[in-house]
Amino acid sequence: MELGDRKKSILKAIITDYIETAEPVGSRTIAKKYEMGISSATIRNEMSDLEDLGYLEQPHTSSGRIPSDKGYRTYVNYLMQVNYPTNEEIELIKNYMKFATVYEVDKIIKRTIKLLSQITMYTSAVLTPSVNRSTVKSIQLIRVSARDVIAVVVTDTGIIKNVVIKLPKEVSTESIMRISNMLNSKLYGLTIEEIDLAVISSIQNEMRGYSEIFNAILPVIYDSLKANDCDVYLEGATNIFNYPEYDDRDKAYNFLSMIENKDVLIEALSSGDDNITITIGKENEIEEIKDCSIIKASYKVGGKTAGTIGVIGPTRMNYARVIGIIKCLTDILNDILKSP
Amino acid sequence: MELGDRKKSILKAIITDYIETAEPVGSRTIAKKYEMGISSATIRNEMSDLEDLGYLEQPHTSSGRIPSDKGYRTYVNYLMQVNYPTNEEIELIKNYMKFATVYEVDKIIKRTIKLLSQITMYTSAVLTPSVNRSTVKSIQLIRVSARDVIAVVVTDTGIIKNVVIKLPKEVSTESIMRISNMLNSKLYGLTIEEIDLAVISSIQNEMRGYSEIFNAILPVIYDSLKANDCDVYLEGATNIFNYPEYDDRDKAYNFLSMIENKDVLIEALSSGDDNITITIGKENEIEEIKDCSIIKASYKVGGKTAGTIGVIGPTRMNYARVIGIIKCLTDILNDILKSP
DNA sequence: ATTAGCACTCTCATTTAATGAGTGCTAATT
DNA sequence: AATTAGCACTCATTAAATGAGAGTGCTAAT
Repeated sequence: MELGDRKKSILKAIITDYIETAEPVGSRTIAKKYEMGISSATIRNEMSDLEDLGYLEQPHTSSGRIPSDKGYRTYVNYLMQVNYPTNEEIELIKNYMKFATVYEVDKIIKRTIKLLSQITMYTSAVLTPSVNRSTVKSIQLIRVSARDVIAVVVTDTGIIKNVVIKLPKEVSTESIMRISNMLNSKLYGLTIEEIDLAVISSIQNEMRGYSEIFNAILPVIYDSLKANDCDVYLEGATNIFNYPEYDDRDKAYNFLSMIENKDVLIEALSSGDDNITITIGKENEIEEIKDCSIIKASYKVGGKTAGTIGVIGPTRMNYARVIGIIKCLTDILNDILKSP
Repeated sequence: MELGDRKKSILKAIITDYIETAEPVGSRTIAKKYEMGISSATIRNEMSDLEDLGYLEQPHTSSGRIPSDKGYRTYVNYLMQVNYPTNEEIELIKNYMKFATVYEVDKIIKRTIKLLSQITMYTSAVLTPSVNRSTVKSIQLIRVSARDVIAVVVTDTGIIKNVVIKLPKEVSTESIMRISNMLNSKLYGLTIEEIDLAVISSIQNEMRGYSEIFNAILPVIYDSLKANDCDVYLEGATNIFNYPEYDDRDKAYNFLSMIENKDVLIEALSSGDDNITITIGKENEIEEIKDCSIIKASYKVGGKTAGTIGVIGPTRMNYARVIGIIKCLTDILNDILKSP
């Protein structure tokens, strides 16, 4: 269904205005504020058409119109122009990010979403890469005390994972080192998913003398890597109080409960493809966020797609601005994290 | 200023009622609901006295009375009886906690505060132990790639810290191991605060051959340990929506903003002594939480005082119940974490 | 095809009045 | 001297009434 040019520009004006004011937009506002060259009555007729076509909604008879999810979708796909940060702003962002004297993926990313929530004024989140689909870059055992061992697993996606293991009996540093070396050489380059019975028994074969210790260690590491697959961090949850859609106590409560629930967030942020993904209102499959929009993009570590950063807020979101900022931020982030 | 018995029991009744109902309490309510054996007129006079003495406040003339901070303080110190969980409840709690197949202080504690927020229905938080005042139980370097090294520091308070170090030039596994062993033997048993110039130059002396690498490594580790001294985790922030004091949008916003600010939380939770510390309303030095109460207790790892867990909520808190639960939970927690 | 004009609708803020819980005071009672 | 009944008064809360304002939809004129 192709819209005429006039309908398009009216729709664009309405959405622009609504994003700015959060008030239902009336025909007279459009006629006065935006130079349309036609009277409010004509706009009224067009608006009526746009409503019939599903691009607009009326909260109640004789109020202005607000965009529907379909309206926003059209706006995002065809009408708006992405609003990129200026060069000066980009410099500021880069400076803020460059602090990273220490190369720690975790910290850099947390800092990124903090910035993201601050400049967008929405809630931002990051989904850390799935451990399962990362490959092992290094796995080493550290003997902390007679019966305590920590396995430190580093993945190509920059995750460092500590697995604490309590051994059934005392073990020498020697033995630990031998097992450690063996594990490292055998598991290097594999994803967690690829570690199967064949791999394990191959290691066990070469470790006959240590089978008891070995059997105490491997399952724990394996379970731990499998279990806590990925993680989310949040920033700026209270930013929603800036927006009148959350003046209603229950709305605010629902939003905050939703983001307090990690499972929901993980689902909401995952499966963003390489580029920017925008999900508007009911397009979202998750019940709890059917009145929110999410803008998310994946970032890369060492050139490999790792996790996802995103912004979540009301469907009346400043798409043009947020998209610009996220694009800019992921570019900078990818650059910082590109070194292998 | 000693209160008479009758004043005491009236004060207790008022506070009990107010904690339950969140409504200003009137003299008639007390006379009817609590068997006082005196008329509402008499209670009225006593209440007037209690207000003059500062134990009660009146939101406006001709409304019931609500407790002042001083009133709550008296209630907590002299009037209430701590309400411990029943044996069955304790068993449930223990079962929930016992899941810990893996001995990881971090996870166990996060699980504890999750439980704490769920059964108290308030917001709970944990302050992890100060790294500075913990002693090094193990420090080891792991070579991840030619120029990447990770230092894994384990403290007696159960903290595992990973410090990522990018070396200026390629270094052999041999060298790393030698430095690692040296660091471990020299720093073992010291607190971070105790690591001073004397210690560092003593190590440098024995590591003449590696001074370049060594100088690249040590400052990074040192800074990292110093910098991020302690951390807080939160659970159940949205629980405040259960309480009418946060029906007001601004109140809720203030509370949630406060909680989102880690510095405030750290300050609020620190310096709890060994036992349970209760801070009521304006007793709190921090501006942002002058209308909240905090109940906190420190927990021990391996017998040594480590971090603090706490509950934060409105001054109209169910002190008797929360104190009982926190006492019970720290006991269980200390028991789980007592093994060295 | 467009627009001016007008009746109609619905929300929101304000006013008004009624209700009710609770106090404080005084005078009577124990 | 302490307690209590009784009553006038205060203040918050609620519901109903009112009016202004923004906006639409329709009709007739351009």
